Amino acid sequence: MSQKVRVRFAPSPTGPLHIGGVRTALYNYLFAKKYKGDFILRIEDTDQNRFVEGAEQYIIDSLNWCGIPYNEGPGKEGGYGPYRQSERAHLYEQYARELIDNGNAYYAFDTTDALDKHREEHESQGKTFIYNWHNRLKLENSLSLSKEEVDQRIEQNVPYVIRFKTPEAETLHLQDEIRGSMEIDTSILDDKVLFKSDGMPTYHLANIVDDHLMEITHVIRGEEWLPSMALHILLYRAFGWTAPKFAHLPLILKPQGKGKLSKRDGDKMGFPVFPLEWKDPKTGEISSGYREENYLPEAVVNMLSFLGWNPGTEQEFFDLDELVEAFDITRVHKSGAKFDPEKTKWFQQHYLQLEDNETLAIQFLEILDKKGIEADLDYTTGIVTLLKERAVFVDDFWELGSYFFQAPEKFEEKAAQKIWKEETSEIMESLIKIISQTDAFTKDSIQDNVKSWITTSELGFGKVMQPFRLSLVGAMQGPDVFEIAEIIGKNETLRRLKYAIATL
RNA sequence: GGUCCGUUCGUCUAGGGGUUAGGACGCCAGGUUUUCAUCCUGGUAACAGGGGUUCGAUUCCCCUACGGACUACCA
Repeated sequence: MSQKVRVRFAPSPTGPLHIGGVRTALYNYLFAKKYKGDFILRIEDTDQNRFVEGAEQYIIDSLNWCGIPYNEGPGKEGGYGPYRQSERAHLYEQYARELIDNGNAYYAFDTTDALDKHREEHESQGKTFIYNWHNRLKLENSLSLSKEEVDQRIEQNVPYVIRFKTPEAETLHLQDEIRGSMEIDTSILDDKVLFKSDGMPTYHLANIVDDHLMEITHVIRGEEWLPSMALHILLYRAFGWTAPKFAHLPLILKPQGKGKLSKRDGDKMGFPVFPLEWKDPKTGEISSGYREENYLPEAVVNMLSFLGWNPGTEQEFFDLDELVEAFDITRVHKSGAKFDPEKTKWFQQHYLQLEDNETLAIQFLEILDKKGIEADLDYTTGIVTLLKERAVFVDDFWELGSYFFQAPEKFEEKAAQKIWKEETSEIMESLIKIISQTDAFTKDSIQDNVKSWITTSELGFGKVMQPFRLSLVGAMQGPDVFEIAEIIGKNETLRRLKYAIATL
């Protein structure tokens, strides 16, 4: 590759960035970094009607959270800006006209209503209306009308669009980096609108012009664009430009049922579909995000990278650098992948184990703070260390270890019934004595004392340890009882034992 | 409807003319932990169907079925 690799992620700011969009951005990023190229963010906001407040910032925040920052884009000028199409609006018209001048495009005056009517009529006859060579001469455009008529309409400010004049009956050989070669007959293509009557370009025009001007070498985008590829290739040819290489990514599908993953699926099945939480500025509706659900970005990125791609080895855990190293666009799958929320949790669990204990403790402290509980960082770090291996999310620490901060008031009923027998209270009274006599209150010394007592008194471990645990925790779960005792301290251990005796 | 793309365990996938079709998630069982979880070990389970080509097809070709995308002056 002689030319420097330049790829772009070009979302439309019409709402929060969907997880599929994040994956597209990720693959673009990985590809760019792999070849020491640039990753560009371009905001495609040519549709003024669909603009959503905050969406652009959301996209930027999402990329940053995932750790896949762009080299060039809004706020990061790299010599090819501006990077918002609305700010490049003045650029596109001359290109549309250039196409008219060289016979590759034409003016069309048909109103939306008229076109709708044509479509309806065709449909009622079981046919499909296509605005192309087949019937363009029957419609109102600069191909069917005389030059005088056209000039007159333009002079009178009759609204018009500029359409691409698709060549007839030509077989196009398209090459996709993922799908290989495809053949398309241009006769089935329609004369797409390139320039709208509101003075803005459509996606097709803006996209090609910008990719050319920004010297994009590889277009990596979702499969939904595959049908447009022929038009785009034709446009590059009409301009006399070299087309970049194309790669169309498979879709991300619903976990169950049919179709592509949608916002609704997440709400219904209880997993986020968005990287960050999003509040719709109009409806106020909130969609959950991975960040707010306490997922680590490493987990989300790793999970996403494996949705439609794999390195061909048995390694499954990859950090971003390893991903850059291993990524190979030709190994991306052709078919769509059903999203699996369970696998995301598995990645999350793995990456949580890798986190530093103190870092987790600091985050846990915030959760405690919200519950009105004050705790010491060292104390909390100790608890996190003990509990980490059974946690998937930071907020699991509360569920898993609330008893370190609050003495149990109630005891799990089933366990209490099963474990707390008639003689248990008496045994616990004896345990209290043993514990009171334990001076150096460390898990080892408590364990030594209690165990030797159990052995000499021939009580049996189960009869002591189970109610002991129940007294301290309130349930039959958690780490080593002696360890718990050491952490909560002698006084608290004794207090809990007495409370249990009194209650049960 | 039309055009295009796709199809290996429930899911993500490896593989590729001759394999006991491999791994991971999930699930189930056993072990460890006198608790729970983790962890370890094992198990369950797949080449959509039909025709070719071939000594031999899950792998190559064709058809069918199914799935998906697109079919806007949206991207």
